[in-house]
Amino acid sequence: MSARREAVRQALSGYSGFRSAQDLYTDLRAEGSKIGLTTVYRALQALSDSGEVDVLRTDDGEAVYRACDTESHHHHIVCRVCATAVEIEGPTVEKWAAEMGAKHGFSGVTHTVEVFGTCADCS
Amino acid sequence: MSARREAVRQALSGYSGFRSAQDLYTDLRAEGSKIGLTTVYRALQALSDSGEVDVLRTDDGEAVYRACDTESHHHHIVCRVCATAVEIEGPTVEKWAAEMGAKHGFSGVTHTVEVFGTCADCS
DNA sequence: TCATATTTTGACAACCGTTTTCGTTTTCGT
DNA sequence: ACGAAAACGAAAACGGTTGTCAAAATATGA
Repeated sequence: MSARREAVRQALSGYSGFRSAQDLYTDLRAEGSKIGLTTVYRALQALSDSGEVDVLRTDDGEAVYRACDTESHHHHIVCRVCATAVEIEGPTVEKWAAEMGAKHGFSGVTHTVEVFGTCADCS
Repeated sequence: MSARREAVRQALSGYSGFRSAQDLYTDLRAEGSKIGLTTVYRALQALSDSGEVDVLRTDDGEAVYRACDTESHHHHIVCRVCATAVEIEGPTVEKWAAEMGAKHGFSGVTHTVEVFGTCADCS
């Protein structure tokens, strides 16, 4: 694990939600790092391959990443217009995901859930 | 509904699964249509807006479409090792997401759910 | 240590699916 | 049939991602 790769991992674990490669790149540069965008992508790919981060695609095709060892587990409902996020709890979903995993013979089951909508102020 | 748009809809309903815009374009050209790729995209966008087709993103960011008549919205449980995906149904989650949206004053609520784990073969 | 092999890095270009642009063609109402 | 509005297609633009390649960092070993 090189220093740069570790920096990306650190940057990602600083956030509880999902973060795009470009976001992470901006974060790192803002902190003074001289890392390149290419390296951020490579680091994320490596971390993804080794199962240390989860990847998913947003509706507009952008890849977003999350450190998948987060214990403080919660979800968000995000406004499409103003991007405000409200934390929501979901024992229902947690249970459902675990059940689905068991049902299909999967172990070490984790899940990602994001809810989108238009908030009261913006609609 | 223009003739071209109707042709795209027809082409899509000819398949039971998901089909990309470019696939549909190739199909239509093969049938002798002189439709342009741009129009295929526009037709799919219109059909998607009006709720006549479902859209989702493949892991490599490509948008795929499906005529949504009988089939319903579903999710996947993906193996971390071999990337096999199993379709799972989640009335539980659908309901939960809708409830959460209503509870916090959000309208037009959608959600993304991905479940990860290690499948029986890979563990 | 020093020299050499290997890996990692980052600027930049290439890639590819998608969207925008813009001039032309078709459709639709009157 | 006429004019306005919508739809069309070719090509260019766009944006996120991946490939290229030479330089820099790191590991290896004599």
